[in-house]
Amino acid sequence: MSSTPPNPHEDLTGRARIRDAALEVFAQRGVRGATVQAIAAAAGVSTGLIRHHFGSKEGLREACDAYAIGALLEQARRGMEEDAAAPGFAASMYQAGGASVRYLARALVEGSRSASDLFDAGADLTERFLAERWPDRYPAGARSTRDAAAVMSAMHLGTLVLHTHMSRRMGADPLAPEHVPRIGTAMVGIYTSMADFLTGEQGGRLAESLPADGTAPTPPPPRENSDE
Amino acid sequence: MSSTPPNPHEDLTGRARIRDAALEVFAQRGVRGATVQAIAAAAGVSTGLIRHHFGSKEGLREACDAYAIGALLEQARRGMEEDAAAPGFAASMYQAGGASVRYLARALVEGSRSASDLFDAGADLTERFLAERWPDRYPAGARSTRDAAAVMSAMHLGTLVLHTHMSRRMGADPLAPEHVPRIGTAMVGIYTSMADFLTGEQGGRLAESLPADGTAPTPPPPRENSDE
DNA sequence: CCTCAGACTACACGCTCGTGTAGCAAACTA
DNA sequence: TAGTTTGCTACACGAGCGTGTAGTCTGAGG
Repeated sequence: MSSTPPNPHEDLTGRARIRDAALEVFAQRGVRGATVQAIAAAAGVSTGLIRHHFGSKEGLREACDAYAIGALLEQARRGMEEDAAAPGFAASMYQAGGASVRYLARALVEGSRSASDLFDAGADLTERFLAERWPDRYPAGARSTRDAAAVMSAMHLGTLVLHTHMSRRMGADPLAPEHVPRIGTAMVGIYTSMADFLTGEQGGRLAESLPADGTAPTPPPPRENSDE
Repeated sequence: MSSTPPNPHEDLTGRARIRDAALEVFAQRGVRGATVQAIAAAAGVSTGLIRHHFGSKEGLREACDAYAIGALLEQARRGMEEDAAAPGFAASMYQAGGASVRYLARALVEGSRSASDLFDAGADLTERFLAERWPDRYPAGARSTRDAAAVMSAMHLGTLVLHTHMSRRMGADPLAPEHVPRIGTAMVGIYTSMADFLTGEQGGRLAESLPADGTAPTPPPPRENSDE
């Protein structure tokens, strides 16, 4: 029962089939756009059975939330055992793969409680990572730190949310396990390249035109660039 | 008459009021989740008027597409006149601000033709930027170049798509003109910091664990790290 | 054999929402 | 003044969809 993820029906209880189908349909059409009849059809059951197991469409959505988050945490825990996990939060989601991740990516945009918690958890992790590694540039709790963590989380999760577009451009589904490493490789290249760019002439001008980090938690009193 | 964007009603024709309301409601609830009656209420008109001007809900959506894309291109053109525009594509969207951008961000996830075109245009720009600046690491047309451009576009646009979450974490709407620079500052910090991280011990291990760039268009023959 | 529970289906109700129709009022034209 | 266009509303129809109800089938327990 644990080793046959790709078969849509086979061997699964009705409840599980419904959940899997719902994850997929919710991810593709959004919660509002998905109909219980479409989910029922995808699962090969009647709409009544959905009601029987989950009570209502909203109940089904909550079950999907719980299941997807659970699957993600499971993967994250497994990922923590290897050390590498840098801000490896989004990385965990890539490793988890499958319908759960597509569902969560959509939920991040449509806004569910769980999705907000998920983003916050990722941002908290990132904040700790930044503060531990560069305590002077990113003091714990400073606005610059919170900003950077929020933006970085959005950037990394953005690759998940926009995976259909990346898929189209890359000619392969970036969520398929065999292609996940391409994302990592690309990101490493981007980070090193952009840092290089920002130390150059054109990029330097751009960087200087921006306000300083403003580690002070107040709206920036016009101060000169302070970092580095 | 031309300089009062924040007032919801006042001075605007019914058609324009409907369009503005639709951009907002579509952005918040998604196309499927938005009802024409909600849009009509927000615009202070009847549902019949929407039909009168736009024919159908789908017609209204297309009008929103066209308007938002137009507003964006306008801003991009203006942005091109200053040079800085690095991969400053997403930057243009930030500068354009307002309901159009929130609408497009949502459209990127819900999938409209225009949104796909928008992503592709951004990715193309990014691809050119990479290929011009680092012709050996990012040869024009190579898979590594396409991958990097796709991922980078997704990362930058991801900050737009997930702006509600960033807003919550930052305590201020990142799309408000006075806060836009904080995003830029954060991104500059992230790029330089992460590049620093990737040259360190832990990050270096992580980078080495990934497949090489694979400028060859075939699935990567296990080769050692080649970049740098 | 009876029964009781759980998985599951068929079917109908009622609401929401997009769309269609008819018509009013003001502005412009002649 | 009459005619026409344009901006706009009120109201009703019909489809889609979530939900509610009743009932069937299977299997386990006594």
